[in-house]
Amino acid sequence: MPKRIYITTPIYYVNDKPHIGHAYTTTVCDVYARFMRFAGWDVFFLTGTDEHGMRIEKVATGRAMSPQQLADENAVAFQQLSPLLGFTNDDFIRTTEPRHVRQVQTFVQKLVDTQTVYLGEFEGWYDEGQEEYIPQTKARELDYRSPVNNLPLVRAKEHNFYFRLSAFQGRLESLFEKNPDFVRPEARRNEVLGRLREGLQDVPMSRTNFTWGVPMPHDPGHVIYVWIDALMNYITALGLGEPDSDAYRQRSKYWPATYHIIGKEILWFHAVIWPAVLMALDLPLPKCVYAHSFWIREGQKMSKSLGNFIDLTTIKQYVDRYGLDAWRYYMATHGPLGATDADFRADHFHTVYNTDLANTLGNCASRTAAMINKYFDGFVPAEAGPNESALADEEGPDDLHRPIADHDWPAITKEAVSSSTAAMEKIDLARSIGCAIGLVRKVDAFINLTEPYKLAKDESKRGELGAILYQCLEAVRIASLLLWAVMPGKMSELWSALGLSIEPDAGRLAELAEWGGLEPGCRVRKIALFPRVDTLSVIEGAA
RNA sequence: GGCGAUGUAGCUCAGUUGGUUAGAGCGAGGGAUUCAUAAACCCUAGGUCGGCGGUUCAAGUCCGCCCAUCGCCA
Repeated sequence: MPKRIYITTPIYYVNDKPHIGHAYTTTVCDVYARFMRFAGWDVFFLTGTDEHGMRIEKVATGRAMSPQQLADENAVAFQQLSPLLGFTNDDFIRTTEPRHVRQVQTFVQKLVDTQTVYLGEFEGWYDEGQEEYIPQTKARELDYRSPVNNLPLVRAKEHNFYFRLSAFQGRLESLFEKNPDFVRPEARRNEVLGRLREGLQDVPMSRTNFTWGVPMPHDPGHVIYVWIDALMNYITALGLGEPDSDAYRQRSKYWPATYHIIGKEILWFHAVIWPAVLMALDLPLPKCVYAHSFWIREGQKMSKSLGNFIDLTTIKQYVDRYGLDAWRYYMATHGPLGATDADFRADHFHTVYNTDLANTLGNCASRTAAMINKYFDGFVPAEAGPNESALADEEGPDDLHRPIADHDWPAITKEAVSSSTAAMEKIDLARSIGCAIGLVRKVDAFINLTEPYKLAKDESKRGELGAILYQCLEAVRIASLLLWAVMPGKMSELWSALGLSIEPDAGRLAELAEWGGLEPGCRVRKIALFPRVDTLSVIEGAA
């Protein structure tokens, strides 16, 4: 039985245009999903859009269109991200789809039935112009006037359904205690713990001042608040609310999620409210909520007022200049997976491209392939040449490996594969990829140490020369397997140049990564994977 | 204001449970070489490991205070 993985992005609010933040989160998930599929896991990878709520309703009204029309229009932009950036999500869920709406109502009804949701009354300071409540403390700061039109706030009252979050205090505390990895990274976990210690209040989960949303069952005057509607996408996509459906039959096995990858701004919902909802529904909890930080740009926060978002136009410019794989590589290796924000700098991107990709990976593949072409007419030499057969026999017929210059390549590559895999399982993309690049660096060092280009001048060293070049190419091949998830296009190109046909979806990473997989005698083409980009010219996004 | 982090070479950062001369990558300066995408390689940086005090035979690595930056909350 294959081991299962379910990884999700948040569903993106269609009020925004896609930008680097969305692209990044999904890229993280995609690299992980591809790697784990290659490693033989049964992976389900979900993304989608969040389409309800007052903001959508307002914008649509302002543009004289229906909220659904607006949502349809904007959802397309998010769906286009997958072909553009190479995402392999297994589904794309939209909260306005009937399959989602139906199940949300079913789940919410269940919450009502178990009295986890109850009808209560809310009273507070209301901004009539903005149609929203202002919290007490903020209202005081504002001197009880609207920050937008300066009209006085009014005292308003409405009936709302509440989610009995307070009832889950103890169970949540014990969840966090027993599962230290439930929220990662650790700094984020501490934030949640701190807030949890302050005690939980019940939270409103329906509104009556707009209509664009999932109606409350049996009480259509209420609309289910967007956050609960949105969170439920993770289980409605799997059909968990409809046990008779095909979706359930095919997908329910993926629950609970292995990872919910999110941005830090929505941590509270995912780390506290979501598990409480699942507890109330008597469903298993996700293994890990991973909250990454944000990209900033050239040292500055990205904001609407500055108009400096790295938007799709800008992303396309990078992809055009450096290639999609380079874009993914930079996202994965220098992104804000930790607790601190990451700075996206054009010069840094450029440096990383040239040093890691052009000068290390590309160049190493190039010099190895070139030598095989020059000295062996492009045919991969055997690790143990004819004159080494006696020596090979001593070590057993199946083990042709002969250490040269103290390089036990089978051990070195095995270690790289296992470290890289272990890091990827923990979503440590930079470390996982670093293991593969490190392997390539070792090949470069090995070439410099053994100087095959000098041995090539001595006909009596031909066996050793062949062995060295075999080992170099074999190590590069193994590194390429580890790098495919982040750079599927370029690694496929490399495989094709090496005469290999590899199907990552077959899930055989481990066996393909065993030493000796490269067949002597196969034909290798010269290859320049990552052309140098010499001029660093400024890439500017459409503001 | 409360809680929580972080502060290590110019830059980005590693540094297990405290223990020989504190590391990597990039950048910069110099050198050597040619298989390769003017790439790879070698040497160099003399960093008070934020500051002060303490515990210890021994602290970047534990404790206290202070400073700076940041995050979450109110």
